[in-house]
Amino acid sequence: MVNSVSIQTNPESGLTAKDKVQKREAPVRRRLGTAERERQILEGAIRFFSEHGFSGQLRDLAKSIGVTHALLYHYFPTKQALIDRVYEEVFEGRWRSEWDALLDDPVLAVEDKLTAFYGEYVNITLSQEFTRILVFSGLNDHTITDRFFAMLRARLFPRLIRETRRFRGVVSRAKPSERELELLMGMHGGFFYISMRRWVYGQDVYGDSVHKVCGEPLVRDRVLAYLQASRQLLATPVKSARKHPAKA
Amino acid sequence: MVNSVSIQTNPESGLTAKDKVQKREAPVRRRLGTAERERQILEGAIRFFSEHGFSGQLRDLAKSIGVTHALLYHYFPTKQALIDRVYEEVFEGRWRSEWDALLDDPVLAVEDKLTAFYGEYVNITLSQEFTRILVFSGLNDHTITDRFFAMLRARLFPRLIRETRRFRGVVSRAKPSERELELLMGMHGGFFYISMRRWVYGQDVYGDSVHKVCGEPLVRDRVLAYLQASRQLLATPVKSARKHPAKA
DNA sequence: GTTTTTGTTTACCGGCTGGTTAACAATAGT
DNA sequence: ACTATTGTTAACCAGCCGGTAAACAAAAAC
Repeated sequence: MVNSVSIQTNPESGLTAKDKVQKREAPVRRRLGTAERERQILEGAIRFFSEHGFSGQLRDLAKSIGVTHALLYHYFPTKQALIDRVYEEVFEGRWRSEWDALLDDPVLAVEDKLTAFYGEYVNITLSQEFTRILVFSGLNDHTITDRFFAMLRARLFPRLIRETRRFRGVVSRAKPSERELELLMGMHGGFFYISMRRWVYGQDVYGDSVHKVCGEPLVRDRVLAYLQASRQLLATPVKSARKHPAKA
Repeated sequence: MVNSVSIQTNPESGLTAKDKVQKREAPVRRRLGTAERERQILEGAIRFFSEHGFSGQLRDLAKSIGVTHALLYHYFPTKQALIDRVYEEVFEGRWRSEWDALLDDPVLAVEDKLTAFYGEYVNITLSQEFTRILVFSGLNDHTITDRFFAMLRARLFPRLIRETRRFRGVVSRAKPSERELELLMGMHGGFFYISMRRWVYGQDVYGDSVHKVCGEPLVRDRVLAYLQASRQLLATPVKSARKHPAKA
């Protein structure tokens, strides 16, 4: 055991095949093809890192998969390379292109579109792995979250602003005002908070079932709250808030 | 320098006081009292851990304070003990008792109370350190977040539900329904999302200034959106959502 | 059946990290 | 000035962790 010189010192070199079988019964070392093994490692890594964060140890990840940590280096040159693949895997294809079409549909009622969209968004995009990895990455390196929000700002928010204006009976292509955007962020953030409660704080969320996070009626309530408030509040300019009251 | 035997071997033992002054000018090793040094370490730890998470290294923390890592162990027996103190320090006294009185005030208008409350809540409670440490702790150990949410469930949410009912013209002490609570969580989560954007995703938030995160009018918009929706939606039972539309 | 290929492990290394100990030095007491 | 006190550090240790290299073994090729 204390052998700093590296020379062939196989402890089993004198054993017959029978002895070996006798010695190790259960392990049944599986031997997979390259693609399958890589897939297995990648999915294990997604699960592992989403639970323990990227400071989790490769030896623990390997153990959770059932292989040696050295094997990971056969498939990924460095830990960072594996992490990069995990990011790629989790974030790519998370946005359904049907959602673009759904939000652009000219005949559906605005409140129905938004309800349908957020119902799926909360259940599909904001999955456990996605949410936790997004938050992990946000806490120590904004590069991933920046890319994700750039996507939201490009594909989602403009459509929601446009639909909100349609709901209000306004047709304008003007740049959204701060008020419009912040009211929207209020609703959007409220939905994201569902994921925070579930996957970060570990709480129960009402309307939960195995595959469906938040029941459709509850989504509709929030969508209507947002849309109706937009119609009422954004009609008048800045709604002169009566002198700050508090100071009780 | 290479001296494994530990005997007094002071390299400066032959120097006069003048020589010492000449040799080390800048370092000026500060010597603080116990209380001050502990305070300094604790505040350094709050800042450091809120940035790097609790997997951050004590040597780096010590360096950021300007002391040796061994000194940390003179004030805190283990890393975990220091972390526990950080938790304590950040979460205790974060809730202002005036907020109870504010929300209980019988003469103020409901919308004014909520606006005043959330304006302060977002700016005071959801500070950088608080938010990031809350999220860090939620990601790898729910014990801290559980305690914080227990406080919210005890002191905040019941008051908000009561005030919401008052706004609706309803007087009831009945247990809140899922709809009531989820609508409330929509608004509350929307406010928390402001902190997520600022302190986790590193984004700019509209209405920012140095000491004030989100301008008061923007807070009022969201409060009104919530209250008015509560009045309208919760009046009727479950608002029969017309058959799921999507499937576009 | 032997050789070749390749999936997998064992053993190791250097550097880091939480934690300990003894020496050292600034201050206070006398 | 001398001593006692105590804030602070240098040096060290054991264990851990990312990464490497060679040995090993299951399957494929001949």
